[in-house]
Amino acid sequence: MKRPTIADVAKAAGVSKGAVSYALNGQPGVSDTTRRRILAAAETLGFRANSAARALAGAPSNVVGLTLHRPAKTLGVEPFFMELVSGLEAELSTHSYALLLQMVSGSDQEIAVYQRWWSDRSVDGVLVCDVRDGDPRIEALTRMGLPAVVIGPPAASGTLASIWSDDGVSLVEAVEYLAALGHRRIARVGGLPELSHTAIRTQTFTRLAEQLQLQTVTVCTDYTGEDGARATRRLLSSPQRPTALIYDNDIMAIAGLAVAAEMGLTVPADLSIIAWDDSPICRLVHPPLTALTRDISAYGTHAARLLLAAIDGKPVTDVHDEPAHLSPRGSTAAPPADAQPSRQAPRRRATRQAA
Amino acid sequence: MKRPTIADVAKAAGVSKGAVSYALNGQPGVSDTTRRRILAAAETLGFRANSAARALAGAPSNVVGLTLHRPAKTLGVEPFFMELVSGLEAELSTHSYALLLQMVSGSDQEIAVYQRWWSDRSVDGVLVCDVRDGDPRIEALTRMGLPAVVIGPPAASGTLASIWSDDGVSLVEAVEYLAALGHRRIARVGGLPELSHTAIRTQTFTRLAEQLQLQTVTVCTDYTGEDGARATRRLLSSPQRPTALIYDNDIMAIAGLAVAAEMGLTVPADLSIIAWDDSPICRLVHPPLTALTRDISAYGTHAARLLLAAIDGKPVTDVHDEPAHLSPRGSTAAPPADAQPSRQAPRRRATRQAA
DNA sequence: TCTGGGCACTTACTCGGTTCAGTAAGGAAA
DNA sequence: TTTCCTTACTGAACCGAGTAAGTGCCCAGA
Repeated sequence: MKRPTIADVAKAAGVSKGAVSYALNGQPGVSDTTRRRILAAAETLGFRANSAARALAGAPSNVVGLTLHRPAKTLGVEPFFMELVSGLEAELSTHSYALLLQMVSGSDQEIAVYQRWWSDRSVDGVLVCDVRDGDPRIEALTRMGLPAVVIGPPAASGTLASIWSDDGVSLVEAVEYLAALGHRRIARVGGLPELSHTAIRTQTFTRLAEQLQLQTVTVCTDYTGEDGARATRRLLSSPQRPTALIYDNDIMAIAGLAVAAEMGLTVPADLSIIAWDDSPICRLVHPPLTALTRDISAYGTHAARLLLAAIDGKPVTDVHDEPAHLSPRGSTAAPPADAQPSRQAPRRRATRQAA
Repeated sequence: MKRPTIADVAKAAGVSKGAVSYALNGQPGVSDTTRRRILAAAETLGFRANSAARALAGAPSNVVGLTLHRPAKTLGVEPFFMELVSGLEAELSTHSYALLLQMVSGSDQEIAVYQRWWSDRSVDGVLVCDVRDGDPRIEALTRMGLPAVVIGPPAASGTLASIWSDDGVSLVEAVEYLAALGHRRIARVGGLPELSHTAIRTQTFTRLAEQLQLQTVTVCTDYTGEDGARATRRLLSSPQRPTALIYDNDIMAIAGLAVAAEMGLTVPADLSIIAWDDSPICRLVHPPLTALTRDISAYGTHAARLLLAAIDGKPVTDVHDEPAHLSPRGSTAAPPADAQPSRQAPRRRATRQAA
């Protein structure tokens, strides 16, 4: 009825608790024949070590933690995280590691969670998402000595190992594609401006504008479809209406598609749209969205692999994953021949930042 | 540097470890003045009980578990689960409970996870989703004595408490709305046929068809957009093409919208579409989708509340949450005046079940 | 023959809580 | 005053693992 303990295995194998512990953990101190006998006894009894007891004794917990800071509203729609999680799980489960997920509402709380986890030894390491410049979590984790891997640009990850796909390269690919189609006025609907990867995208975009002699503008949002729609409306109402829009996630791109239709613009004839990240929905809308595709699940798998190495104490370095590549679909085409300032009721000019 | 233990608090307050434990857990055995002194000492030291030690000593873990069985691919796009989780978290966190999430690949594995959790005392209770008729998990949980709440129809939950919103009522509302608009040929793109709530929807739909003298058909899918698109194509290619489609989730409805456009049908003029569940995306597509709206987050909150009561040993009964109600939007209208058999290339008739 | 060393295993203590049994002090009843 | 009970606390066992230190044994070498 009750679950067998290490003492039961010891009795069954005719040895002491200590011997069982050594045998099960593959440590020296027992002969091969005894080890086999112990393992057999453990097997027949269906023994599985009690995780609380292991944690208390300071053994690794075989759990890695992930905290999510974004508002629940965003998470509900963002395919990114669930795909990342499924990739993480894939790698972790093959190593008998579990993933502990915790929603938080701020950096302070997040650091407190890390501290509790680490002093409880309820996780062996953590994954860090959505880094900002000068993110306090990086320093806190380094100080604690909690193994961690940053999913984000290495520049912002301090001495922690990081994994990331170069957003700059991807943005160049998207913009050069639009420029080759003949677009000269390109706007970008960006994500949260304080996130490091948003900053990198914005910088690259600005630099490209100079190089390619484009008129560009970036508007920042909170990643929700509503905010993406608002930003789109403002951009499309500006006197020098852009002929192409690049969105920092796919949800906003879909929202933008709807706004275009609502304003009587045909995609791609009047307006080209590119989505960053390519969930199945991008292929389902009409027209299907040209998107920057990356294998988020694989990204998660690689992140997990890196973290497990760090937990093992192996030397780890920053890893560059494959950058997102453009999947051209029906939402992009050459700009309209008469790409002139819009005739619509002019509103105030879009600014570089927005709520 | 090191985290304070109960012994440190005891020393600071000048009492024994036992007294501290009683004081912190609100148990009798210490005077009010001593209790206050102990609490103050714990506060200044920043004491937080080590969860592994508590679990080992058999104390409640203040964690509830949730296993998810659906393929990762589905989870990545399904807003339902993330919304449910955010609602769960909202209630749990106010009671200092955490949520342990585990992806599984089958009922057997799921039951094994429950067993490990319960004998480890790493959860105090679990939430059960996606019940099937004769679901082995129900019996296993009952036998184990692990507190559990079923998120699903009470008919399938055995003696376990359940929470659910009556899908039958909602389906009636949707179908009567379509019938009132004049639709006579209505098809439904359902979810996984083995899930109990799918069965209930299908039964209700069939019954309604008789009552209202409608021509109906249900096609089952795996909830993915791809499968929804496939089902839509088949239904719209049938000789007696339906004039309205009801989808069991919003992802498939959006996919259906794209298929309609691809086949040259205008929504809602040629075809009406209703989505079950109403994530923000439904409002973002064009036309915005008429949807069966329910507050999934609140649903989660109520489920958590019920489970906490069950864990407390309070008597719990099945709870009926508010059913989903129709939010009419732009994707539904009266059927075309010439609602005749389609002139398109006839294919084989849609069957009741599909891959 | 005695010593030393290594192997194989046991013993005992540790982690940080909970909880039961025991005890001293104080008050009320006999 | 003695007895008994309650209150308020202490001490120690216990949960189930890990692990350092200790023990006995066998064998090799002097």
